[in-house]
Amino acid sequence: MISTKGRYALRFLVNLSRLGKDGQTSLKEIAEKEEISIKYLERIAHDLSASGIIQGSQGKGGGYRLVKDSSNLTMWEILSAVDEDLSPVACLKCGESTCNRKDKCPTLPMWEDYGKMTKAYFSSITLSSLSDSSFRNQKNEVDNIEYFI
Amino acid sequence: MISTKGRYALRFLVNLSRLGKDGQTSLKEIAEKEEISIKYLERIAHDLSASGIIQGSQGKGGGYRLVKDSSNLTMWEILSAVDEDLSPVACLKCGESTCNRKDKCPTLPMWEDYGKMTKAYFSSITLSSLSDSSFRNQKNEVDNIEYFI
DNA sequence: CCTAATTCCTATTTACTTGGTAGGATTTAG
DNA sequence: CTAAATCCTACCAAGTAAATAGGAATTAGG
Repeated sequence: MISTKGRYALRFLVNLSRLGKDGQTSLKEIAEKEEISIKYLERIAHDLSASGIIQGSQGKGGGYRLVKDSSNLTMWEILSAVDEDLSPVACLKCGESTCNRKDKCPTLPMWEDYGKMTKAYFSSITLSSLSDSSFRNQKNEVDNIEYFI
Repeated sequence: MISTKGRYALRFLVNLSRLGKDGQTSLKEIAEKEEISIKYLERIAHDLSASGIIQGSQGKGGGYRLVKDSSNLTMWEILSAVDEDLSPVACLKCGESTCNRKDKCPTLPMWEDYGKMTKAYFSSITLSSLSDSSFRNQKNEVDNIEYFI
């Protein structure tokens, strides 16, 4: 499941990108608007900054601005920046010592494919498509599937 | 992330289905073969039984057998049986009080679509296709995507 | 009837991860 | 100099997942 960290990061970035090119804002503003603890947002901003997605400027009047062009910044990049690992199963975690059943495991190929699919999906969505609601309005292929169990 | 419960359930069921129609086996056997604690397997078997996927018979010589035809039993059914909720984000959890940002949340449609996609994917894979390795051998569309981060 | 093997049932423990907090150090505009 | 901001490191709390414990109920077979 996608963590709240990932969700908060997205909400933060949507706000940033709506400011337009070179727009800058402080955490305080966003924290209040989005009702997220400023201390928690700090940690998230740090991760995003470490990944080169945003850049902070210190001191009075400082804040964060988007480094990458939002039409070129994918969900996958964003979610990867704040969440350690997006593998669907523990067996595929980065650095996990490979399971000794690997070669004959009947389920592994499925998890791998699912992971690839997930990556492809989130790589296909850019921040700008969320920010300007074009995603919301587009008719999606999967719309005919009933989701709730 | 898919829980170990889900993964164990699958391994359990693959074993069961390989026994063929009306095949039956005890938890002890599978626990030893798969190196899973028998007590933990018990809980998993209980869930699967409650969902009508398997059926147990008590007493000496008892065990579990598959109720549904494995070519008609999907991954989605199995994973749903043992995992509470397969929603990608907390906002979509069954019974979650709906968020008051719901109508204007820019990210919600994406999570919904992702959830639908996940359901569609796991609904398209049957237990038999895993058991007989046909899944492993089939060339998949997503194979050209590099998965690891 | 007795025993061994099995599922069934309920509760508990343990370990890990997530979400969030605390307290300050550093930087900079005005 | 001060206020407002990012930056940094550590810690805490709560929830959840994973696993264990101990036995009750059931049944085949001797």
